[in-house]
Amino acid sequence: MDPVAYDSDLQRVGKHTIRDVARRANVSITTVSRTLNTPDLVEPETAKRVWAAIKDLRYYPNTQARSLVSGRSRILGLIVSDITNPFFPELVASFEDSALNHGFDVLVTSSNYDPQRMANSVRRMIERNVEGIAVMTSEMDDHLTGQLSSRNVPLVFLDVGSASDTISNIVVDYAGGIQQAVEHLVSLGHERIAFVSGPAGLKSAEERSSAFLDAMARRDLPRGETPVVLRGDHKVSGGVSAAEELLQLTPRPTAVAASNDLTAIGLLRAVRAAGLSVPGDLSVVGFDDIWLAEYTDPPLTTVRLSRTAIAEAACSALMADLGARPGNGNGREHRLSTQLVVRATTARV
Amino acid sequence: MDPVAYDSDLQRVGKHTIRDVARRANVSITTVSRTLNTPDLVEPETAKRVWAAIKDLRYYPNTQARSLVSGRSRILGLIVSDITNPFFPELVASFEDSALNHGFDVLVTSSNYDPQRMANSVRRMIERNVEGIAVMTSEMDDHLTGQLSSRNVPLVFLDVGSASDTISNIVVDYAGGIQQAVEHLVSLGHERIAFVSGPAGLKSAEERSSAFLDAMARRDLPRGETPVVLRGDHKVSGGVSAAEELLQLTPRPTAVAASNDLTAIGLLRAVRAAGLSVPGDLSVVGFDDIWLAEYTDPPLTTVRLSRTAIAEAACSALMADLGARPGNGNGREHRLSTQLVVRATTARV
DNA sequence: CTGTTAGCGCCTTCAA
DNA sequence: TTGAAGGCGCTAACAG
Repeated sequence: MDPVAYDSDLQRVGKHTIRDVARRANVSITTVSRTLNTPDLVEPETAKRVWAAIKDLRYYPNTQARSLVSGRSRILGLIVSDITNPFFPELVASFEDSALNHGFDVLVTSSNYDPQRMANSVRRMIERNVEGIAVMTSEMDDHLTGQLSSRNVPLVFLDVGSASDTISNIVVDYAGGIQQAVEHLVSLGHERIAFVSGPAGLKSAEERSSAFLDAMARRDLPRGETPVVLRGDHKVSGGVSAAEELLQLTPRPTAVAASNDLTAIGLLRAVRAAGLSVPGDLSVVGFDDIWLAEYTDPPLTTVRLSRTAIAEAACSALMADLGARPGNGNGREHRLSTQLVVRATTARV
Repeated sequence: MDPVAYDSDLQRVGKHTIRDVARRANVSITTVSRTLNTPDLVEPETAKRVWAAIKDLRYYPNTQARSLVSGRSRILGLIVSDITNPFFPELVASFEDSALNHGFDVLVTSSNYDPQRMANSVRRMIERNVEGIAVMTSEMDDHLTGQLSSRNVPLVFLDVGSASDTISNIVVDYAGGIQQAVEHLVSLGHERIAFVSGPAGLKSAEERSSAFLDAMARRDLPRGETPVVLRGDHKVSGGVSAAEELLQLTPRPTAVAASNDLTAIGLLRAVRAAGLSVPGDLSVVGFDDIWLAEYTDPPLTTVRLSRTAIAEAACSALMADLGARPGNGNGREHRLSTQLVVRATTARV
């Protein structure tokens, strides 16, 4: 045993165990444990002595030991694609807040769009015995999902996957959001509306694309025209290239909706670079309402998808599925709607 | 013992222990442990059997138990002010990468500029037995620091604190960075240069402020003039208000340096709102080079402070101080320099 | 109300 | 090269 641990100079002393506290308070370790976990079961006077010892020794319970015996790690996993993507920091922050409120710590990892890295994250989370994982990215493959659910680790996905026993799913109403955007433009008199999509293969992006086509189909288009959809990549650069294509079109669209805000920002930039003005020559609508949208020039009209709401929904889904046994019909879908935020990149034709 | 754990349908089976593996491979648990930790000490043939069992059972070692016995959690703590502040996500990502390379997981928390919350973070980290903490915020008070270092938890700070046994410090050369900014402006012919500072009490911000005054003092100012310093808050809004003040000044400065990029962005916005142009009427330099700087309009000239470098320095400092015992003269200062990044918000007078 | 005892899953002497 | 046994710090029966 490390002699330092029993140094009499308490200021300098490092880690103490429940046993040290017990000794100092003249009680058994059980009593110490109980004053910590089930205070009602212990005589107030005794408890007081215990607390004094705890304070004197600067005792902190060892979570590892606690977890080992209780089988509960009180850790939640959170996997995002890339934390430097402005969509995620707020999500991470809110998720941590929610988890904290439930007494959980959070292990955050970025998949960086790399399945290998993703698998590695999952392995580490299993080894750490996380009690649930929020998968806010689409790199998750079925193999991993199966692995996790066979271990009864509750999972919650964003947009992908389908709810089952211990798998919940957060379903964003992209169709509704895109429709809000399109209707807003239509209400301003726009008819030739283009769309800049996200990367191919990203389910949520493809949903937005087809939602756009649907929304447009419900409008009376100018005779013989079909709506233009350009491919973006959900990054600024994709918006820039899309704008360059867009401005070549004749007749040129009078408005464009983007699959996310970064794309819209690229659009703004390229349009201005071409010597045109937003919304004078072209109206632009984004999607997500990232923090930055408020500070573009002009401030971006967009469709808000609340990261706070996503995070909270994810956390409660996990909490709900926590003690779930297979077959109990846990796992649920949580639907999230969007709100149009009108700022200054849209105007009458 | 949970019967499910011994279900013969391995696909559905959840958690297994080292004991299950041992049984299945017909060896003792010691041998299993050894094939995992010290493979050289085990007969290749035996090891093969063990690995097969591990795979069959989808066995994952339990980190809690491992930590408990080894006394090493393989977790690093990272405390940032506010992860939604664009300065931090990159830092977090890089820190996680570095930690991962050293076999550590990371517990990230945001202090949200709240000392109470900070203390709570620290407590959780102690309870989880983190092996080191990177404190990338200034909410840390001496009491917490003392607590941690008396437990021999290596600490690394950004800008604050002074190196000691198990405390390292990352020292950014703000003076050099600000000087780069000022010299750049001077080289473009600017003489009336203003500065928008950060929040009062933030050491790194105050350093930048005084560095600005120093740099200006070294220049020949127009007769009888002293450089203007306005107070900002390191947020966009602070830049906006500062710009409003700034534009009232007579004679009006021809250039302004900001204490960080968000401030500069606020400046850009307000100047444009006032009908003036950047850099035509006013040159602007930022500080940090956040991701966004490249996408402002016009793209922001700024001083780059690499978050990757900070994160890597922080992680290696922690690694270096890991096994440190008091008095061994560990803990070091790591100096970081900055680079001027010239974009389009600065021009000749 | 309090204490004794038996593990949680794993690593690590010590023996064989 | 392998195994048996003890213990990491803590909680949870079970007795008193």
